[in-house]
Amino acid sequence: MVTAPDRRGDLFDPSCPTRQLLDRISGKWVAMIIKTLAESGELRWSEVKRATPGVSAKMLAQTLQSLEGDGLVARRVEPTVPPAVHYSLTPLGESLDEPLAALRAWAEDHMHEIDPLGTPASAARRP
Amino acid sequence: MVTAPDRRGDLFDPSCPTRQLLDRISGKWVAMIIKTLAESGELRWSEVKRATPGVSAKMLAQTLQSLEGDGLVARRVEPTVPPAVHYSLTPLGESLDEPLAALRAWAEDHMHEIDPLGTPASAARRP
DNA sequence: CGGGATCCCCAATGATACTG
DNA sequence: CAGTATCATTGGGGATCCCG
Repeated sequence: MVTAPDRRGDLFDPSCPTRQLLDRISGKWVAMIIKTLAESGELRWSEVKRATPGVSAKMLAQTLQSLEGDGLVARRVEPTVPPAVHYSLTPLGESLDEPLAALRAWAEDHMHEIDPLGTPASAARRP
Repeated sequence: MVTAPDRRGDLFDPSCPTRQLLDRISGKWVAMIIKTLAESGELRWSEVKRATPGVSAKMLAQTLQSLEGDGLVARRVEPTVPPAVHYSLTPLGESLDEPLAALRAWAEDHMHEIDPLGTPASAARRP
C-alpha cells in the first residue's frame, strides 16, 4: 500500500483542510462554548446560551452544528415534551480544549499589554 | 487611586478587551504569519508575502499593522531606495507563538478525524 | 424548548490599479 | 519595494417569525 502523502496537515498548503478547520475552531464563539462544556460536562441548549453572553440564537445553533459536524461536540435529545437537547464534548472536543485553553489564558493574561490606540478598531473610528 | 478590578481578563465579560484581542489573534492569516516569523526571525515584506500562500497585499499589510499595533510584531525600515521593510516578532509575539503553535499542531494532527461530510463547507457545495 | 427559514445590513475579504 | 486607494463581492451575524 502507499502511505498517504499528507498523514499530517500542512497549514501552508492552500488545498489542505487544515486551514478551514483552523478557521472553524477560531470562530467567534467556539472558545467560549468549548470552555463552558469542558467545565460543565453536559448542558442544555438554553444553559449554553445563558453561559455565552452576547450570542444570538442563530449563531449558537450554527456554531453547535459546526462543532457537532466536526465531531467535537455530542448532541443528545431527550424525547420529552417539550424536548430537551443536551450538548457535551466528545473526546476529540476535550483534546481541543487544551490548546484552546492555552490561547484563552494568553489573551486573558496579556490584554493589558496591548496598546488600546494601536488597534485597527479604534484607529478606524478616528475621523 | 483605585486598584484595577480586572488585572486579568475575563473572556466571558462582553465589555472585556480579551474578546476583541482573541478575535484579532484568530484572524485568518495570523497563525501563519506568526509561525513564519517565529521560524525565520526577521523577514522583508515580500518574503512574508511569499511565505503566506493566498494572502493579498491588502490583507497582509492590514494584518501586519494589526499585529504591530498590538505589539506582537516589530517593524524596521531601512532607508534605502527602494526602501526595505523588515518584520520580526517582539517578545510578546514570541510568547503568543507558543499557544498558537499548539493550536496549529492540533489542527494539523486532527484534520483527518473530522468528517468531511459533516462540515458546512462541503454540505453547501452539494447540488 | 430548540431550533429552522427568511430578510437584511454591514464589515471583512479580495482584485485591480496607482504611488512614494 | 512596500504599500495605499478604490471598487466589487460575500457572507457573517442580528432580528423576526414560525414550527414540531
